[in-house]
Amino acid sequence: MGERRSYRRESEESRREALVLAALELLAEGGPAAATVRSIADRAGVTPGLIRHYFAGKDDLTRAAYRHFMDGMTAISVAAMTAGPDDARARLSRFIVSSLRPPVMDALRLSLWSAFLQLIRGNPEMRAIHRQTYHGYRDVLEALIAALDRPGTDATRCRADAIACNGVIDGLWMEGAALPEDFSGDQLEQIGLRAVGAILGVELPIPERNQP
Amino acid sequence: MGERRSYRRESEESRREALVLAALELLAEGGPAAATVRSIADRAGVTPGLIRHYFAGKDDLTRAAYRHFMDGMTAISVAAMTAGPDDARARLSRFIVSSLRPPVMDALRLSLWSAFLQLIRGNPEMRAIHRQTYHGYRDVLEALIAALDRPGTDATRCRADAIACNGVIDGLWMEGAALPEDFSGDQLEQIGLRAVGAILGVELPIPERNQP
DNA sequence: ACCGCTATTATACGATCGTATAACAATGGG
DNA sequence: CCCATTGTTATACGATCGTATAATAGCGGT
Repeated sequence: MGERRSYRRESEESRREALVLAALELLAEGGPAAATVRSIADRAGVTPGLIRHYFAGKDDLTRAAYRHFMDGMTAISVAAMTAGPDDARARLSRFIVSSLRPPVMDALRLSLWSAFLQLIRGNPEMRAIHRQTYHGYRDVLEALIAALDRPGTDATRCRADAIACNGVIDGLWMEGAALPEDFSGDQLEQIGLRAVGAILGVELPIPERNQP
Repeated sequence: MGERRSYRRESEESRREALVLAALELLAEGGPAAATVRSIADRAGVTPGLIRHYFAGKDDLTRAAYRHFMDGMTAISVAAMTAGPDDARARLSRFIVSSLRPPVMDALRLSLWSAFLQLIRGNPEMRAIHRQTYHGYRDVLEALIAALDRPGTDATRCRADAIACNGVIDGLWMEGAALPEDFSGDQLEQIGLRAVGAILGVELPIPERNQP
């Protein structure tokens, strides 16, 4: 009696992306409790069964969503670093600043990030993804630091400096995203630039805003 | 046929505390998914029905648990700063280092903290508590920085430095808690001390370990 | 134009969730 | 010593979760 709903066949790629994006939206909005297979499928415009056609299970979809999210974060900063004059200090400045302003420094992103953070405990695969993306981001930072060509600094020192600078950026990102109204305009960007500059012993230029 | 299990009547206070502690443990260990009414009651040594005898519902218990957790965190920070010789740099060092080693830098704590962080979205009361505790922590740090008596630094500069140092500490704490096996021994402590020292332009002494 | 393939839907199943309610028993007062 | 109180257990209920399986329909090949 009930009419079977019509549908269009689509590529595996687009379906997987739609499901991943739906999962990310729901996770950000309402946390893990809101991201059920039914709600995810509903938002993606499909029925729940399709999830298991493209993913081994809900955990598999969650992992894919986490990887997509983290890769997107670093991709934004890498893109910001790449676009612009090829000066070592300027590139580092752009990389830092892009992490301390929207769309990276965003309340929804923080909520999403914290939701995933809870999943890495006791889940070795999620933990591996976290480690990969963390090291990926830090390696970019370390390469930028090494490119500064500071006298008397070896590889070990560069690694330690990258860890410290990564800490500053992460911490400021977290605080700015959690309490946006507590910091004015580009305050956190400036603080971040000066802090990283102090740690590295260099003067970091303030990048021009390409989106005023 | 089934024997009814024996029990002892206990005070409301001890029961509530036992339930709150059980909820915190499970929440930290396995996230919200693991903190079910049944598992909480089981760990607290009671049966699930008793939860609704002392709390209006699971949400009520969860709120009580978070409140307890935040109170404990601030208590640890205050204690860590107070104990020790009354030297400005030494006090700052102890404050930093205590945040970058167990029991503060701990995977369970990070998991709990991220779970809490997620609740501040769209919840003004939780948001207010978060702001309160964040500013409380930062104000302590700012006071320690101001006590350094650095030449040529005004209040505005101290505020900015406190924000930056808070960022370093938070970021390193987060990374060390999330990936404990990626950092050896006191590596993060040393990095944290040098980073904060560089930002503030002072040399920070390495505190003696009181628990070898 | 038809047919096979499979993407997609529909339905069902067992587990577990939070909650409600009734039965029981430990404890203190008389 | 017994009774009333109520802390505590036991059981049940409806909802919803993730998953499994069968039925259907869109689409490309011929």
